Amino acid sequence: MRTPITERLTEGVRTALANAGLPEPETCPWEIPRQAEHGDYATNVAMTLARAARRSPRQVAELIATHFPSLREVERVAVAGPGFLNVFLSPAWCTAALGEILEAGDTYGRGASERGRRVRLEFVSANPTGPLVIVSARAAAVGDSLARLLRAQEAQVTTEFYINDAGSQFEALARSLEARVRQGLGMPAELPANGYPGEYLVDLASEYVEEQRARGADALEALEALVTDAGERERLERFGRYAVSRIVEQQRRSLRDYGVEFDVWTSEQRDVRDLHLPEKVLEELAARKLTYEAEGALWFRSSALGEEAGDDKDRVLRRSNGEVTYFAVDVAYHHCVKFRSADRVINLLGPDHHGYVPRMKAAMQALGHPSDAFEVLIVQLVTLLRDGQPVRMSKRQGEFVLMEELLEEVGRDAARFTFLTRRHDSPLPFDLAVATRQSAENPVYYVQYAHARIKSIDKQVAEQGLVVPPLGEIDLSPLREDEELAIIKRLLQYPEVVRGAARALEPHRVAYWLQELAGMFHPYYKNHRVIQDDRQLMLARLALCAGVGRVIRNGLELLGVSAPESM
RNA sequence: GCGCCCGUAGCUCAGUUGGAUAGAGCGUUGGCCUCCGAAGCCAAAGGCCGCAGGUUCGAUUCCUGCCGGGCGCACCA
Repeated sequence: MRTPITERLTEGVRTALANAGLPEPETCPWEIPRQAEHGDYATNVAMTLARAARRSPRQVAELIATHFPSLREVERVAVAGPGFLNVFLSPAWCTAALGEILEAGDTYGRGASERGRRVRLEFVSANPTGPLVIVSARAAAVGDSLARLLRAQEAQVTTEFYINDAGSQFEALARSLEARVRQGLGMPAELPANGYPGEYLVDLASEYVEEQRARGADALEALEALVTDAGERERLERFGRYAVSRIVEQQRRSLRDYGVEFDVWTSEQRDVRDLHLPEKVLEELAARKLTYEAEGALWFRSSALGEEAGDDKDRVLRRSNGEVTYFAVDVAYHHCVKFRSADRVINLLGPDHHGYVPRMKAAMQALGHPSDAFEVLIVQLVTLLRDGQPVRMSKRQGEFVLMEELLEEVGRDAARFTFLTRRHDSPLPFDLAVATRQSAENPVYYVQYAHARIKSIDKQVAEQGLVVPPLGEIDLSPLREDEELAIIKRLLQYPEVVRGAARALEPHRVAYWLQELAGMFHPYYKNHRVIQDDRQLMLARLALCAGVGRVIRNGLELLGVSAPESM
C-alpha cells in the first residue's frame, strides 16, 4: 500500500470541498463503523465544518457527496444520520489491493509517521539486587513491543536498561554479599538490617569464594585480608561491583531468553556520577535561579514552575551531608545524556514511582526541553495468583516468582501476549495455575493457530502436487464471498492500526486487532474450502490465506511473539 | 488531608484523540470431527457503561461533585 486508504479518502474530501467552494477542515478523522450499512469508513467532517460553512451539517455532507471525485478505491459515498459521510469501498479495488499486500510482504504495515524522530526508550531498569521478577517481564514485553512499533514507523529508537549501581541500595547489596562471603569463609557474620536475604546471594558468595580458591592460595588470602583489614570503601567497592556485574549478567540472560535485547546498558556510577554530570546540572539549574539553600541542603524550586509542570513541593538535590540525591543524578542523566541523542525520551516506570514524575517533568522543562518531549508510562503491577490465592512477591522475604520461572511455566509467547492484552496502566492479575492449566485456551494460541492452519493448507497443496503460479499471475476476482471481502477490508486496516498503536504507545491494540482477524479467519475456514476443483477459485483463496498469514506474522512480530508453522 | 490512576456482562478486560443498535475471552448451557488441523466452528443466556449534574446535534469517552477501589505524598531509590 503506497498510501493508506484513509489518506486517499481525505484527499477526496478536500477535492470535493474545494469544488463546492467550502472551507478546508483541519483534520479529517476516519472511523470504521460498527455496522456494515454505514459503509467501510465514515467521517464527521461535515458536522465539524457546518458552523464555518454556515450550513446545516447535512447540507455540507450532501455537497461533499455530490462533489466527491471518482476514485478507484471508492464505490459510493452516502450521507447518513445527522451528517455522516459513509464511504463504501469498491470490491474490485479491494481484491486487487490484496495483491499489493502480498507484494509488500514483511514491509506491509510499516509507515513513516515517526520518521526522523530520535527516541530514547528506557524500560525494566530493575535494581541490580536480585533476579528479575514478574513485573519486569511485563515491562519488558511492553517496552520491547513499543520499540518495535516505533521502529515500524521509522523512528530511530535506542532501547536502554539503566543500572542503579550506586546509592544506598547498592551499599546494602554490597554489605549483604560481604556477610555471605564471611559466612562462606566460616567467619561469623550477620546480614545488615536492610540487607537482601535471598538465597541467590548465598550462592553468589560461595561462587565468589570458589573463584578465589581456584586462583590459588594467594587469592584466597587476599580475600580474607580484604574482609578483615580493608577499609569500608574498598570492601563496598569490591563486593558491590562483583554482585552487580553478576546479577546484571543474569538479568541480561533472562531478558535475552525472553526475546528482549537492549541497545544500551547504562551504569549510574560510571556513566553519570563518575562524569560529574550531577554537579554540572546543579550549576545549570543554579544559573537559571531555580535552586536555593535551606537547612543545609540544596533545593530545586520545582513548585514554582507553572501549573502544567509544577510539582507540589520543592525537592532536595544535594543533601545536607553533601551527597547528591537520586533525583539530581536522574535529572543530570536525562538532561546531559539522553536528550543529547534524542528528541523524545520515554520511560516505563512502576506505579511506586508515579509520585516521582511531576518533579522530573518540572526539571526537564526547567532545563529547556519541550513539555511533551519527556514521557513516562506507568506500568502497573502484576498481581500474581496461583489457583486464586495471591502469591507474595517480596525480595525482602525472599519469596517471589522469577521471570525465568514464569517463562518455564507458561512460555515466552503466552507470557508476552498476555502482558500485551491489557493497557500498560491497568493492573494485571496473572494466575499461574490457570495460565498453565488452560494454556491451550490462551488467546495467543487462537491467533497462532490461524497462522499454523494457513501454513498447513500450503503443505497440503504441496503434498497434492498442485502447482501454484507466482502471485502476480493469480486472478483474485473469484473472491466474491462477503466473508472474503470482509477479510480483505480488515487486512487493509492493518497499517492504520499499527500507526495508531505507535502514536498512542499502546501495543495492546495490535494484540486485540489480531484476535479479531483470527476471529474472522477461523469461521471462514470452517465454511469455505480452500483446496478444491475450481482451480481459479482455489488459487484466489490461497492468496487470501497468504494475506491473512502474512499480516498475522507481521503483527505478532511487533509484539515479539512467534508465528509458528505448526503447533 | 493533597495528588495520580481506575469503576463497562458472573470473572478478566477492549471500546478506534466525542459518533449511529456497547464488544471479546474465560466461565455457564446446548449442538458440530467418514471433508484443507476440534488449540476450531455454531447457538443461547448474561449490561441503569459506579451515582448525580453539566457541555454538545450526539457522552462509556470531555467537565464538576459524590460513592467505591488502587497507588503515591523521604535530605530512599
